[in-house]
Amino acid sequence: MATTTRKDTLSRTERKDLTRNSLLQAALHLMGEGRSFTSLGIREIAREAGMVPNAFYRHFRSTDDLGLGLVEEVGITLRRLLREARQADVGLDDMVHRSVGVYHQYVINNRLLFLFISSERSGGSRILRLAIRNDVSHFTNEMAQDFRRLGVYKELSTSSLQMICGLIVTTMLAAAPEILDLPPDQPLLEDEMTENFVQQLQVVLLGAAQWKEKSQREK
Amino acid sequence: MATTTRKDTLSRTERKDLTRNSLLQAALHLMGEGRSFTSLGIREIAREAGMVPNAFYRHFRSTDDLGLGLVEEVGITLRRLLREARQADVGLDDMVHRSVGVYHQYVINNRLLFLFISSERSGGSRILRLAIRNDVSHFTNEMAQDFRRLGVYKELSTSSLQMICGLIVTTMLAAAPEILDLPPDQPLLEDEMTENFVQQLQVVLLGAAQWKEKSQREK
DNA sequence: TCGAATTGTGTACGTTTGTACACAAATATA
DNA sequence: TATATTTGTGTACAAACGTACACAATTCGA
Repeated sequence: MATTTRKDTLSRTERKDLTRNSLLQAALHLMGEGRSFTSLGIREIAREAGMVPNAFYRHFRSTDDLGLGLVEEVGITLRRLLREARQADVGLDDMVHRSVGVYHQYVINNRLLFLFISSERSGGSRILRLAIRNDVSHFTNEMAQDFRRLGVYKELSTSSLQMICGLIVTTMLAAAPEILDLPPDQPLLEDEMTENFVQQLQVVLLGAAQWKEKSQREK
Repeated sequence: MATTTRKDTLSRTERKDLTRNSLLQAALHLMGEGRSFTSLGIREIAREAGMVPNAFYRHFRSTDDLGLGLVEEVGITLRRLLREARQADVGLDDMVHRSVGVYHQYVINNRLLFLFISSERSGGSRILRLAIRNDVSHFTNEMAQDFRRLGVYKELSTSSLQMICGLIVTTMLAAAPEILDLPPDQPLLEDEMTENFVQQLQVVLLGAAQWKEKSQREK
């Protein structure tokens, strides 16, 4: 009771954030039952959150607006996690390993959120698509920066580095929906796919190393 | 007039195929105007095709069913095109080059169809998702087979070859929606993205060659 | 402490949707 | 040629939708 989580001791903005969150969660929960975000309606989400249709408008202007909220959430937390994973002063291999682990864990822990991101990345509403793509390129840039900072791939031009980080991010993103679509009672399949996915990343890193040499040969 | 395209000389099944096609085209056309396939309704599609709502049911049981028709169409034609591109007896580099060209051309020529595939690959209806994923793994397998036939990457195990072809296909698929989302009056940007995409494929191929050696080292 | 602003409720209206049924016209089959 | 099937039309209806407006309850700032 020492905590400030008692309902009648919350400020107005805290309460608002709470119901706002329950709307976000309601949308995710509906997606978890097989519905696709694009097909969700205002009434449906409000009903799932246990409120009257109109209350929705007190928090979001439209379903797209709610979607932007979801995108923001995953962007902020995932970026922070990956930044932390790359912060540790270790070699490249370890860094990649840690990053993949963090990413994998996040995808599993936030299943519905990532399911949403995967579907809306190239589907549905243009606004959401662009917002997600923006986040993705943000990721790519940060990764390229960290590669520079760590001093790996020193010989690569900035544009080459960006190109390679884009390939890495693409590969990571493509892996998620396939893992998420697996029946949850098949840990064997999941391990297999994860292994496959890690190997793909290793191929890309090997190729990146080769690319460096090739670029030098051209000179 | 010597052709059999005159309306009053068509058999019933031919006529049916014609209107069926007009439904498929209507769905694509609606997507071209920014609507997403998942949000399309039976009435909407029928209206766009210039027929009464109920006529839809004479051809498809649901919008998902129509979606399966679209998936089938792109699967058949694209697979044929890529098979032909790999048929020519040339080296690996030429083959990759031709395949990318054919793929790029197809994506551009069938803009709406591919926009549909990209959005539904990880979004919307589970049935469509699985159908598309099935086609994609079909592609991957055929590519691996052709690599074997051409004698490249001889030292790779079958599973490694599959893993690498999966990476290639993933990269190709990821490139499409970004190209398609560009404003159509910016050929410079498009060329830039295509160049970027080709480089990514080259990185993967370089990595694949390295992977072979690494696998040998482990023995 | 009091007026103003905010948050959520209740009700209501016009559209659009999926789908059912009966029917007309055209075509295939016997 | 006569009959049966198929393809598309017309009408209809219940359900769900987005959104508007007036209202109650609470909380904030002066």
